[in-house]
Amino acid sequence: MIMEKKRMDCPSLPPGWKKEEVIRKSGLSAGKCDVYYYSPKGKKFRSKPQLSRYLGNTVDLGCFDFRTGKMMMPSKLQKNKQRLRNENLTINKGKPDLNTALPIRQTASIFKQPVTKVVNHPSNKVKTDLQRATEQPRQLFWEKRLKGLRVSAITEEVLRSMELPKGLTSVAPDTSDETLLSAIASALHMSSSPITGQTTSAAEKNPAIWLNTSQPLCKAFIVTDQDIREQELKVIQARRTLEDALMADGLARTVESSRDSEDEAA
DNA sequence: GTTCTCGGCCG
DNA sequence: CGGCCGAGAAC
Repeated sequence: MIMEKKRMDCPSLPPGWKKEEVIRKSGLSAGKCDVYYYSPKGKKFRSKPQLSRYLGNTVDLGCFDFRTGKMMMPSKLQKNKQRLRNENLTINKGKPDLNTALPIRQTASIFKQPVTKVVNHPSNKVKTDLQRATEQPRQLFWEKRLKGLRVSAITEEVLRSMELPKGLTSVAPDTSDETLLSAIASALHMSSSPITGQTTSAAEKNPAIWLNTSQPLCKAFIVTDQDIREQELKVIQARRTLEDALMADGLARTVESSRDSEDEAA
């Protein structure tokens, strides 16, 4: 005896929420599966928009897959398809991910965000506070999460990491250079104010107490004119390299497309 | 009236 | 093709 309709617990949702799958047993769409969710109060939801409306701004359902009931990373998408003739042009296969957003913990629950005290009723429309969205509370040494992240090419090989100037030293109880690099790079991306490092010596002695959280976990540093000149040189060289690569790629595409039109004519 | 179920639209 | 929702059927 099989009970098709079973209200299942749903790990991605808060306690008390249930998920139900109903197989259509007749009609043209027989076999299709409809998914419903039930709030702890028993209210039934038949679509993501409906769920979204009900939960309001307290929850971001962007990565929530209604059908499976799980959170999905946006990157879990298309795998490479093989094309023999493109084998030497596979550079285009997976476009590099230019997203500079920081990697954050993605928990199983849609309630990954900090607890928000809801004062208003969910059905009321409230202006979204954009400031709030970009200034979520962070863990004190949150940069440690960046540890181990590497730049890698599409071929998965790890690229040579940047080397940090000797003047840069970490303040955190973690002295790895990669973490420091990530922390500084993140700070440069995320903050619109100057990055100075931790300017008080107190922070160096006991960062857990004196850390200036708007600055990276880095001792104060001085950028010299020579540092700047060296950096300019690196940029110029990088631009040349990029230019060459783009030229080569453009040529390859031209050849490829002309070959395509020959094929069609045949 | 409410709930269940499938059709069908639309992206 | 699948998500979403309308509306008729069922209760």
